[in-house]
Amino acid sequence: MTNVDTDKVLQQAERSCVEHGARLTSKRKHILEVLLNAKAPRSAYEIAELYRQQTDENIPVMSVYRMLDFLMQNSLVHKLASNNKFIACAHIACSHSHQTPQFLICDKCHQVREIGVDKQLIHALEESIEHNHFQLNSPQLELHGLCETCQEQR
Amino acid sequence: MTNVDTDKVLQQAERSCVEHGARLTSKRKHILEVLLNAKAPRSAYEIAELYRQQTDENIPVMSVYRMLDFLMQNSLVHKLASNNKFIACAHIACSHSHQTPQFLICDKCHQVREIGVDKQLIHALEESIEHNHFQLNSPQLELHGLCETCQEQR
DNA sequence: TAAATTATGATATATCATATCATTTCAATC
DNA sequence: GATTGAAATGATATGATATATCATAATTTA
Ligand SMILES: [Zn+2]
Ligand SMILES: [Zn+2]
Ligand SMILES: [Zn+2]
Ligand SMILES: [Zn+2]
Repeated sequence: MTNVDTDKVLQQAERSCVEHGARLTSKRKHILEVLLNAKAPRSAYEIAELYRQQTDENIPVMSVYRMLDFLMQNSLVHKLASNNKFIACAHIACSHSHQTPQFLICDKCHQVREIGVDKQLIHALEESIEHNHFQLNSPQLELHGLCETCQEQR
Repeated sequence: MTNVDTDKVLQQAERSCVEHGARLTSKRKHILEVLLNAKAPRSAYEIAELYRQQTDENIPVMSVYRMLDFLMQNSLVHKLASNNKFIACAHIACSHSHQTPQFLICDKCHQVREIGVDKQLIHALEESIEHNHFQLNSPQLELHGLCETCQEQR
């Protein structure tokens, strides 16, 4: 069920892991593949189910959580805090190092777009925060609304 | 255990509900009071437990969820999506109508500050989003980091 | 090969949230 | 003041998300 794009991304993921001395095992790779094939973010339990369907192999949800942790540590997967779901990074194939991700989440079709918010804007936000004597960690923004397609369907 | 401030806020909450034809029942008021007394956001289950401690009365968690829904609809309480906890609005006593709230969440002591991010900044963010042909719903930002006190303790 | 490390499995349990139906409370109308 | 309808709350069950812990398997290193 893999398409060329997915394969390319997986290859790049592998390279990136090798560079960092991280082991992208076949199971971890399959988890990433499930997310790459998914049209929208998935929960750990959904991922386990998709894994079963796509590989005919059972996988404990607990293992899924651990593998997701691994993938997140290596910036291959992100977690959306606002709905407790996981999504493959949209920038695996780009070689640039990963910034804090920003997400546009469609509340109708649930598709997510990982964007790069203007750096100056993020910087301005950080400055504004500093006025409150607050030290920002990593400003992952999760912005909810309607995607282009769903706007038109209204 | 109520202090003067809490009482004032509760009175204002009552006025605000009357204005909107919403019924701030005594139980709902107690839930709000629990959150006003709390030093940090609380989960629905924690709120139920605090309610028991502070009123010597049992309350089903399901009722807590419903009352929280009511309080949120009336902008008296906010939910933090990033940790599934609830917090009393910091602006109940101010009479101005409520904007989309923004939060600074300390990852060490868990205290939360509800801030007003510069309107121009939010506007710029919205414009930047529109370039992606995305229609923002309500940009509640939850920003994680370290509060002033916890920065010093490092 | 042996030992150490890392990855995965298995089981239990904690935590967060919703669905549904029953009962109580309250306010409006008669 | 009783009747009635709507809103609020209670009770029970269950679903959904997540972590803790100990056991086993695979891989790396010596
Ligand atoms: Zn990414
Ligand atoms: Zn959409
Ligand atoms: Zn508020
Ligand atoms: Zn702090």
